[in-house]
Amino acid sequence: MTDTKRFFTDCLMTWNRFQNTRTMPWKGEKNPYRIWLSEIILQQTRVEQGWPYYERFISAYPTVEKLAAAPDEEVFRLWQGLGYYARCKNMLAAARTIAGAYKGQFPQTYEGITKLKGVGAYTAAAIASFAFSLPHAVLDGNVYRVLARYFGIDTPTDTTPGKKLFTQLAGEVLHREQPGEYNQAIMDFGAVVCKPQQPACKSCPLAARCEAFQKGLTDLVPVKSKKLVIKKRYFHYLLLHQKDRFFIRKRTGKDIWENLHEFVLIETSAPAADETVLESADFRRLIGKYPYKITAPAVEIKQQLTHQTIHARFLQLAVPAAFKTPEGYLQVSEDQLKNYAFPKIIVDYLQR
DNA sequence: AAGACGGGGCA
DNA sequence: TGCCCAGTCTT
Repeated sequence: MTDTKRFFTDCLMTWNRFQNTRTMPWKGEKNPYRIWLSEIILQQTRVEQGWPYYERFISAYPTVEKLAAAPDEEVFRLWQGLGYYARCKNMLAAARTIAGAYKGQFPQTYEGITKLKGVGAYTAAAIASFAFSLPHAVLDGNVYRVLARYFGIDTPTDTTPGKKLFTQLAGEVLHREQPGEYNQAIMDFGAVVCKPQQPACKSCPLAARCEAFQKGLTDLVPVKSKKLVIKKRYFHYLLLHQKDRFFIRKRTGKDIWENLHEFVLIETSAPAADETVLESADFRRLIGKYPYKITAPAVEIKQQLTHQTIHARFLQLAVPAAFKTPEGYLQVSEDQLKNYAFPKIIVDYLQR
C-alpha cells in the first residue's frame, strides 16, 4: 500500500466518522434482507427517489417470506414509477429462491450472494460488507468518480480495461478490517463532497493530494466513452371500453415496461393521424367487423426516457357489447385499474 | 463488447 | 438538453 493510497483510505474513514452527516433508513442495517432490498431499489436510482419505495416495501413485506409469498401484480404495483422493472421481476425471483430453496436463510458468502437474480458485483459487495463484514469493495458511480479524480485516471469507466483497472484499485484501497464502514464512507463521500457537478473541493479533505483538483481536471474525470443515442417512438393508445370496462394487457417481450400493463397499443414509426391508426392492419385485425365510437378528445403526452422519447396519443373508443375480449387481453372496470401496474405515461393520462 | 432498460433532479 | 444516479442482464 503506497502512502497516497493509505492517505486516501484513512482520510475517508475519518471523514465518515466525524463529518459524514448523511442519514438513510437502511444505514447501519445488519439484516441482509433489508440491505438487499435497499440495494436493489437503489440500483441506478437516486437515494431520495428510492427512499419512500424502501419504506413502503419494508412496511408491506417485513420479511423475505412475506415478499416471496406476495402476488406478482401486487409487488409490481408497489414498484410502479420506480423504473427498470426487470429489477422487480428479479427481486421476486431471488426472494422466492431464498424463502424456498434456501429455507429463508440469506446466503452468507460473496459467491452465494452473487448467484441471486438481479445481484451483480456491486450489490453482492455491498451486502457482503454491510451484513457480514466481508472484505469486498463496492464499485458504483460514486466510487468510479472519487477514484478517477483522486488518482487522476482518465481511462473510460465504461470499457473492459476501465472496469478492470477500477476494480483492482477499489480493492487495494478498501479498509480490510472495516469494509462496511469504508464502503459506506466512499459512497457517501462521492454523493456529498465529490459530487458529479460542482464538487465541494474547497472543503474536501482529499484535495491536497487529489490529482484532478491539483490539475484543475475535476470536470473532465471520470471519462465515459459511449454517447447516448435517443430514439423517437410514437405510441397510439386506444382505450377500448364497454361502458366503464377497459381492455388492458400485460406487456411482454424485450422492450421497455415489460410486465407492466397497458391499453391497446398501435406504434407507428412517425407521427400519425388518428384515422391512419384506426385504419391500420393491426387495429383492423383487433376490432374486426365491430363499429366503435370516439368517446373522449385525444390527449397527447410526451415522456423522455434515458434511451428514447415517447410521444403518446390517447384515444378513447367505445365498442359494442358483442365485441369479445381479444386474445391476451383482460377486461377491467375503471376502479379496478388501481390493482395493476402501468407505465408512468399511462398513470399520468389516467390522472387527468 | 455493446445495447437495453425508467424516471427524476439539476444546471 | 445533457448528464447522472448505491447496476444488471442479454445479445
